[in-house]
Amino acid sequence: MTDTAGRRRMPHARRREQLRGVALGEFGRRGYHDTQMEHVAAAAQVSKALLYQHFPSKDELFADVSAAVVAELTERLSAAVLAEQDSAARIAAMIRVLFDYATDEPDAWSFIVRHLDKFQGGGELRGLRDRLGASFAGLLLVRRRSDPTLSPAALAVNERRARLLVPLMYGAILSSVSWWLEHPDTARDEAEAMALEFIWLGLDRLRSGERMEHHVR
Amino acid sequence: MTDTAGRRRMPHARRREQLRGVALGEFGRRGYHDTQMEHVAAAAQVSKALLYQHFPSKDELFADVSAAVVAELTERLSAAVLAEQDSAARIAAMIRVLFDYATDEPDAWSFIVRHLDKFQGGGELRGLRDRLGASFAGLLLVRRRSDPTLSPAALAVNERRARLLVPLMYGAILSSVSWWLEHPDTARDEAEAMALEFIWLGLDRLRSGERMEHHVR
DNA sequence: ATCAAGTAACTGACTCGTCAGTTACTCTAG
DNA sequence: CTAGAGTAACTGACGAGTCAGTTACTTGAT
Repeated sequence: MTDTAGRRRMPHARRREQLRGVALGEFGRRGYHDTQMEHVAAAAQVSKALLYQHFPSKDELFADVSAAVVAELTERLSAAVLAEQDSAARIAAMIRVLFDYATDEPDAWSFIVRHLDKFQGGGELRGLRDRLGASFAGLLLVRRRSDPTLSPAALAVNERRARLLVPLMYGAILSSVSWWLEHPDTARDEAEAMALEFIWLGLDRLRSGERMEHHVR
Repeated sequence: MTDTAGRRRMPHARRREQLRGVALGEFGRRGYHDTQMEHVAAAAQVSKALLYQHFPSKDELFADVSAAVVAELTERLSAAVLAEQDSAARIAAMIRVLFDYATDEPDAWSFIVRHLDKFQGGGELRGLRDRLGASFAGLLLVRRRSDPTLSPAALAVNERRARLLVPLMYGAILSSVSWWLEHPDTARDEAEAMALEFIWLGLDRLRSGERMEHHVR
């Protein structure tokens, strides 16, 4: 909101940026299929034709927005993670970043969860899912590898288990954030703490290497 | 597959059933928006017009399929859960049912995960999400309530925590199943055991009522 | 048994609205 | 006075939904 509504003609780059932002909002709120190019143009108070001068097609517009979202979130995640030393702090940081992101970029968050399981063609969003998973896996495995008390064999077993853990944690966190967004009466700290605790338990169990006996079956 | 390909004209009810099944497959594989009524008709080797004699609109067809899927899965879940006594066995049963369902009804599973976060209008799928969540919550709370060693106040605290746990478990399990489906090289037992273990840890922690000190922040 | 009358299953070819993308023009800042 | 920011009005394709008719099956009177 640098300039007020009075502003009409903009330089190319600024307009493009604005359009990307508006498109993010529309895609995030309505979803890809229910968003028309006219919606985006109207929301930007601009004609559809101008929109087409900046983005050659709806798909490319979507891909562009995707790329920006992925870049932004990846940046935030890696910055937060790299700022911490031990992996407990790193996991906590990731969770915090995700809650923050969902809070102050609701359109972007909505964009992500709406299209995460959908696009494989564009590759950008599939990339996000994989990057998130890879980040988790990386954290888990770094922790294991740097532990000198483990034999290589035990380490291999744990890498295997870690890979199975990643989707559990990943799904738990995303679901937790989404749930919290839909329940504004719940305190954020509480939801965040619960997620951290839950994840940490799984991680801790992995670390101790012990295996609970199966209670059933 | 009661009758072979030679069969052409079918009685109304059987045809309707067949069309529902075919539509489930198409919606599951392509998703709502990328599925055209002609696709469904073609897959059923039938004209589009006939399809419209059974279902008045695309939306109603989708709603009908949704209802069937919800009914089926809900039925399986409650049957499995009610067959077990203690809540450990019940959770294990739920997880097993979900893995089973994803295995032998891949189209239905795909249908669910594709549209779970999407439709609020029809209500059927949102209903599924809520029902799953409610089932989990029910299991958690029943366990707590039946524990005579708890004061009402402690119980209330735990109900609160249980509600926060539900989305974590829910997301973890769905994500775990989806991940396993995409990694056929992984043994199912392993994935299932890991999910059970992970969930159980969270539940166990809730049961013990103790609160881990926060490692970070 | 048999065939005409009746009905339910089924189809090909249409309409009509919608929406991505284009064209031919106007306006204004520098 | 001109380049490029901007638009209104258009086109073409696609896809949901319809309709006028055809084909297969059932029934009951002879």
